[in-house]
Amino acid sequence: MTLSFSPFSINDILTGRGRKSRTRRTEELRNRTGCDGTRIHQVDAEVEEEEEEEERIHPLRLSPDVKLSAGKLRRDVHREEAGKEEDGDDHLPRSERDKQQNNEAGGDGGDGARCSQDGDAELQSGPGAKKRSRAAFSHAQVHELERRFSAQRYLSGPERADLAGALKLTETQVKIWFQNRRYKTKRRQMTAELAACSSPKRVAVKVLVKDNQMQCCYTTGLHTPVTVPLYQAAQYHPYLQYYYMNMCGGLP
DNA sequence: TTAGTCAAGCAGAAGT
DNA sequence: ACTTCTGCTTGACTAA
Repeated sequence: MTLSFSPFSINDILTGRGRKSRTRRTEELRNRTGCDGTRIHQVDAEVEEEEEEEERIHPLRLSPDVKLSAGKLRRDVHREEAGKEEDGDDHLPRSERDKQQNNEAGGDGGDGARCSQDGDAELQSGPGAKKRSRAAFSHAQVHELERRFSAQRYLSGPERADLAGALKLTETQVKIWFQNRRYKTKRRQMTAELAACSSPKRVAVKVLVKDNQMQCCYTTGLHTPVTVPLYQAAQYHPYLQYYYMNMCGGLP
């Protein structure tokens, strides 16, 4: 595999990789996040190596693509199908692949009904009584995804395509993984903050006094509004970082 | 059996 | 119309 484009540039957006347009917000994010696409070439080899190892250790643990595209329980996945579908997927355009994946994964996205219910009803009518399967990414895949996530929380289209290719996942899987990962991080952060709030500590607060009259005071009781500092909020809404940096002169 | 984890589902908002 | 985002839920899987 040879990748000739730079880690990220406007050219990548305009010219390439099946993407017609980007939202301004994501462009900002992409411009901001430095990216090291160079490692992807190494990862390709590493993942292959580790997948082979995993296959030896866990013969039933097929690659996520295979499991997903089959849309079946693992026990229903046969090796022959795996080979066929793996070949076919890669040559489809991205949007087609996504649609196909969504359909095969059991989502219909149409009438607003929960897919699981529809999917089950639909699937149970079939001969195999298929159910939604959950792909389990390999250690190498997760490791690389985590490594990438720690470097940048948002990926551009080309970056996502690269990473997906290197990890042998679909772009949708990488996208969903990052979405879930961001939400997970946020949830944990909120849980931690909630825990911190539920065990109140005594803190020194400044009280404004003018002419022996208190102008403003803060209490540690229930009336204290729970607010998230801007620099923390920027962690969840990265575009706020710009705002914060402009207003406050940088992150603490 | 149950609680936790995680990939993938949905709805709705927003940008182009 | 299309895509990606957040927020939340669902269902499969696993460890206790």
